[in-house]
Order: sequence, then C-alpha cells, then structure tokens
Amino acid sequence: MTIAAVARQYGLTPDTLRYYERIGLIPPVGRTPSGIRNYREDDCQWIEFIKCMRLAGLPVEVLAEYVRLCRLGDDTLSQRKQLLKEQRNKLVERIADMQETLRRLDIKLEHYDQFTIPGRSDDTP
Amino acid sequence: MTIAAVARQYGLTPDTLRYYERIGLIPPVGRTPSGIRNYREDDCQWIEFIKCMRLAGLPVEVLAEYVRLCRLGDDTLSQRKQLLKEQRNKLVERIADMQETLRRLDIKLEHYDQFTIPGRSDDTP
DNA sequence: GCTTGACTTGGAGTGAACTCCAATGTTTAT
DNA sequence: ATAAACATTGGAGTTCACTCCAAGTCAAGC
Repeated sequence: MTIAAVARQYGLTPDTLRYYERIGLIPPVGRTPSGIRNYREDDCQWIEFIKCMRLAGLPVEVLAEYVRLCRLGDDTLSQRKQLLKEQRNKLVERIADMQETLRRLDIKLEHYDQFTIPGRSDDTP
Repeated sequence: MTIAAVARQYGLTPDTLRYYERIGLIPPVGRTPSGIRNYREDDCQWIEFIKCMRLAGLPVEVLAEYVRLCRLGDDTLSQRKQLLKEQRNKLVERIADMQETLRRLDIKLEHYDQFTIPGRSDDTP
C-alpha cells in the first residue's frame, strides 16, 4: 500500500504519516527496493491505533514513548501498562470535564430557548 | 479583586487573564483610578465560564465571538444560541471519540493484565 | 524515451494558545 | 521614605502538532 492510499483510508495526509514515522509515532515502515514506503497490514493497524489515540488527545510524545517501549520487547510490558494506565486516567478526567461543560451548555441552551422564538431552527427541521 | 487573586482562585496565571482580556475572551475589566484591574463578581463569573469552556476544548476564537455577541445585546440572542448549539454538537462528538478511545485503552489494559505479574502495582495498593 | 504524476528527504513555515520579558508605574510594609 | 512586591503595556518567544516546500527520484502511460 502506498502512502497516498493509506492516507486516504485513514483520513490523514501523506505529510502527517511521514511526520508520524519520523518522530516514532509509528514504527518504521518497510520500503520497496527503490526506497518507497510500502505499508503492510500491521503498519495500518498501528496507524489506526495512533489515529484513535490522537483523536482522544493523547500527546504524541507519550505515544512515541509507548511505541518505543513496544519495540523493545517483553521486558517493557509493565512500563507500557503503567503508561497506558496513566493516560487512561487522564482521559477519564478529561471526559468528565467535557461532560460537565456539556451539561452547562445544555442548561444555557435551554435558557436561550425561553427567549428565542420557538419556530424552526437550523438543525431541528 | 486583584489579578493575582483571581488567577489563584481559578488556577490560571495573571498572564493568561491579561491575554484573555486582550483577545476579548472576557469583557474588559474595570480599573482603579491608577489603571490597575479590579475584578468584580461578574468578571469572575465570566472567567469561570470561559475556563470551563476552554477546559472542554472550545476554541478561543469561537468563545471570543460569543463574548462579542453577548456585548451587543439582545439582538444577537439567536446567533448566540446557534453558536452554542454548534459547539455543543462538536463537544458531543468529541466525547464520543474519547469514550471509544477509553474503551480501547481498557481492553488493552485488560490484555496487559494477563501478561503482567498480578501483584501490587503503583496505584492499586 | 519522454511526460506526468506520485514518491523521497531535510528543513522551513504555520496556527493555536499561551508564556515570558523589559521597562515602567503603584501599593504596602517597615 | 524607601525597598519589596505587585501592577501595567507592548511585543517577543515557546510549545505542540502538524503542514508546506524545494530539489530531486521513480513509475506508468502513450
């Protein structure tokens, strides 16, 4: 799979994929004899995983460290687990913050409803 | 209330508060005769609101626009409502993304448990 | 075999959101 | 009344995460 195809498949750009590889956010990708990246199944797995984690806001630095540990083999299992656990806990906190904000926005919107002419609005046809 | 006191109260820095005011993320704060900011109750309300929204990732540009609309009076009620509704919907999406990621992290962690010596770990004493 | 388009690298540039600094003015405590 | 601590401004610097570019290489179609 070429870089363009992978980029299309995951909604990233080739530049982003090269960047991710450069900083170790995904392991090095194999090349054709002429030096062109040839993405295999498990490269795609990594990309999908990283994309998901990035979407949730995990820092690239932390993810790069995770990838580094994975590449060091089984000796790093507990370090990896620790790293993921930390990120998990931060994520839970951030979700809670966002849910609190959501609650506030909903209250504010309800409040606005009282002052806005109750008729058709843009996303409730 | 001085800028330092407000900063302490909300876990921000004076620099951030000045920055927020400069870019219109909070309405202009009243001054003492000598030009020093004197935060009143409703300045603090704004700061608390903005802090909550920023914590959830709403862009400063959008929040500044919201503040601008608020300061223009009742004519902007429906625009404000529209703005908040959009941000609310994006927030819901982001929360969903993060919950999906959380689910994956939990699965991964469970998986790690199978390979890690089940003994005391750092945060489950 | 030559054009067209995709790929390569290294490095520079961008945008968002702060964060820091210097120079200067003000308040407070001794 | 003077030092220390805190305030002001304008503007420069930082961090994060990309994103773009130039100069060159490679592959596919005609």
